[in-house]
Amino acid sequence: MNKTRPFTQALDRLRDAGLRPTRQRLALAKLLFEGPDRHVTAEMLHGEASNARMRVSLATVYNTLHQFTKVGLMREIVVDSGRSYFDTNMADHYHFFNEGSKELYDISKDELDMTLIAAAPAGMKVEKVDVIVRISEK
Amino acid sequence: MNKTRPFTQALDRLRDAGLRPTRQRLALAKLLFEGPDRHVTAEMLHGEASNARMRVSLATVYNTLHQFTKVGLMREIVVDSGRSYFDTNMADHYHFFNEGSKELYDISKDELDMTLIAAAPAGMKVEKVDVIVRISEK
DNA sequence: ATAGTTGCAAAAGTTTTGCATTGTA
DNA sequence: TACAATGCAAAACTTTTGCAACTAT
Repeated sequence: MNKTRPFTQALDRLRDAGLRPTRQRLALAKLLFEGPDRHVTAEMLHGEASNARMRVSLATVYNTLHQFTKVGLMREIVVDSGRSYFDTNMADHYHFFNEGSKELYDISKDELDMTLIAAAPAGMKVEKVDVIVRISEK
Repeated sequence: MNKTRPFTQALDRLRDAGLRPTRQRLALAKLLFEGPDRHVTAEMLHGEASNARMRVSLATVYNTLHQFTKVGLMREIVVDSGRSYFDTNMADHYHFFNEGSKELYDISKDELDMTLIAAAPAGMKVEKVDVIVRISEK
């Protein structure tokens, strides 16, 4: 992360991905990609944008998150029916999901060992493997 | 599965679970527990009930599926944001999810090897581990 | 009989479109 | 200037609740 050129950093990410750097898109990219990796819901990101006096509609936040996901800047994580999380960490990894607080935490690839023995059904290929370790207060 | 006493089978399941065998609940239990294991959404089950001339509202189907899940007759599987699947197979197992057709297939415990090395965060215990292998047409 | 239980209409969320507006080449 | 791309209001989903009605004991 290069804190001295934050604007350019977000801008370059958009450029590289072939997305026009519009005002809203750039604002959201700055919130997402400046700083450490993040797990956000559309609602959360929209709230942050509002707090920062950015004018973005919730629908635009959804559209933007999906676009970012499509071009490989983020990945979507489905943990809760009726709520999607988006993760800026594109490394191969897994997740803890706190059922109480609804928070997500990364589990790095070497903290969980997984081998798929079963073959995918005929004519199908494995797109990705999601592992959610659901945790709650002891 | 005892095909010669299907009514009693569903009835017993409800009794054992401590759920009153109401007309709707029993009808849904018959659809779910008579025959092989099933993956259903609320919408799917509601459709089946309608086809079978059963009068049940969609909300009741949701409530019933959640009750069945709570008492351990089913488990909920979150694959798609905005759509929940319920599984009658209570054995420890995992899933293939066909992104195109939105169908779920079981992966038995011995077809996928998984060991969690990371410890759960302090004060937390692992509730369950969901593994979704997402597949699509080659 | 009756009291806890249930079932559903209505409400509350979340997410997705359709199309006027915008911004880029 | 043209015209593809964008951003948002409105619509479309899925899911949850509050309470009248029911029903199993």
